[in-house]
Amino acid sequence: MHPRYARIADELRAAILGGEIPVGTPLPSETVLAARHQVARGTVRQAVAVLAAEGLVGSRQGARRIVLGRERSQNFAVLHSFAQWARAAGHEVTGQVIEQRRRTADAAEAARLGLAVGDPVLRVLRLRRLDGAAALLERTVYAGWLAPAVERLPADCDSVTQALYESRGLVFAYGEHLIDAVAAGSEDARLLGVRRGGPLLRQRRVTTTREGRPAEWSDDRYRAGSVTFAIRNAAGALAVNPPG
Amino acid sequence: MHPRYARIADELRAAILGGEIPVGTPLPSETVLAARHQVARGTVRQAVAVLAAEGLVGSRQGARRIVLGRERSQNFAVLHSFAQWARAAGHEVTGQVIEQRRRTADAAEAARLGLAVGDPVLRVLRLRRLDGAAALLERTVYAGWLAPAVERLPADCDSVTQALYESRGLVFAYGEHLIDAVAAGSEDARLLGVRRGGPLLRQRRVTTTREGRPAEWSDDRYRAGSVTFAIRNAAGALAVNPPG
DNA sequence: GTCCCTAGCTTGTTTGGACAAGTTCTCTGC
DNA sequence: GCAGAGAACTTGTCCAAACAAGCTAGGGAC
Repeated sequence: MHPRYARIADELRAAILGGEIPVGTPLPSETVLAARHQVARGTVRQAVAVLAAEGLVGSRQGARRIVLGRERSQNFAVLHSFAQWARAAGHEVTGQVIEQRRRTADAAEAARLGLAVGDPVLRVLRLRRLDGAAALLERTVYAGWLAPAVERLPADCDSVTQALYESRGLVFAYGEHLIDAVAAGSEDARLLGVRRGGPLLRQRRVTTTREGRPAEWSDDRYRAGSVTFAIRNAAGALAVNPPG
Repeated sequence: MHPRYARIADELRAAILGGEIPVGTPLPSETVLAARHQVARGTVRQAVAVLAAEGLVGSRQGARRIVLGRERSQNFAVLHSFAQWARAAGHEVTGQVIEQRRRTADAAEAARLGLAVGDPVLRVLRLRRLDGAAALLERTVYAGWLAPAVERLPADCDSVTQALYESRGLVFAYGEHLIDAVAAGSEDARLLGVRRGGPLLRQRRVTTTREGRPAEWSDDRYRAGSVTFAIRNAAGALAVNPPG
């Protein structure tokens, strides 16, 4: 069973998304919500903190909380798994490994993955399609301890994240992401079907397990127009999601 | 005076950034920290929640918290003010208004700013330089009620956000940001000094006051290579900052 | 009618306690 | 030596209460 505050948050979120509490109007006060749900005020505060982190409501000391938006943020899942985001958004995702081989870590890879130079790693080049159209080129380096599990995956595996969770119970819990724009190189242009020198959205990321162990380092390039990152921030609390 | 939990968070952050608690090692337990700082456990939990939102530490029920990184996230300020971020990062920022005129809101602008079609707005085209080099082209639409304050600003105002805060006490508290890559149009190319069709990082944003009133809607285009967005996420809590 | 000021409301901070749920490590039995 | 059962520890959830700090509306003075 979900904890109490999560259920209260769900109920409030549904009310906001459903338009029962319109954008710009104040939420009921914490005291009122606490009485209505028969809980302590602290529990209500946990619930609204969730909504604030999603960017749905804002708050100022002394005044009632205000509804800021009507779009749900999927939080973080997005940045960890392209496939899981795309499916949730109703798109069809396919993937194809183009190249895969073991190597030893160079200085940059070792630093990113917390390894020593020369430690074994697995490099994978993967092309992903969104509704049939080439959308994303992933150049991923997996830490050596992950290599066997990744190599066992089929070449057309749609969701690596999900496959690793199911086969090894592995969860990519934390991540650091660098986002910028770059010109398409010749390989990028050929595989993504764009002009060389044209715009690509680049996301470089390091993903870490729940234990804090770096698992993968990746350079992902999205064809312009295929994906948009959405970030909502509410004075300290942030949420991320890519809308259609 | 900062609240108690903020001071504890500052102290822990300094210890992490200074390397006293190395990456990958566990934080002291909440009970230990509470005893050390002579506060209740709840206060310590608020402090570590701050660090978790910054992406510095992770947590799993039952196990001690783990230090994930050593880079500070500046949270949200970044997304609200280019000038304030750049100055904090040690860069010199200049700005120049290229075009500025009053208009009436079209359908798209009205929807973004919560206005009616035909309501007055102020459109501004602004070029910003980072250490002397053209870095960012801003196409901003201000809601009518903000127009007089914006028009009073000098054409070479470096930080609009700060100027509006000082002159009107206005704070841009909440924001929604869409980030993608686009090809430079002819005006983009000319003003930013890049090739037409070359890559630009685009950030479209709506900024809102503390009261939840939309204040500005902007299409910002960064020259590729001038800026990188950094996002760190820790299973639900997120932070954003653009590093050098 | 307008301006100011206060009373009441609302969120922010903190305490101290209790139990639940998950992890880690030790110690025992094989 | 190794695996499994616990014990001890750690984070997660929840409660009830109190005071601080900031906002808002209404009433009184002018």
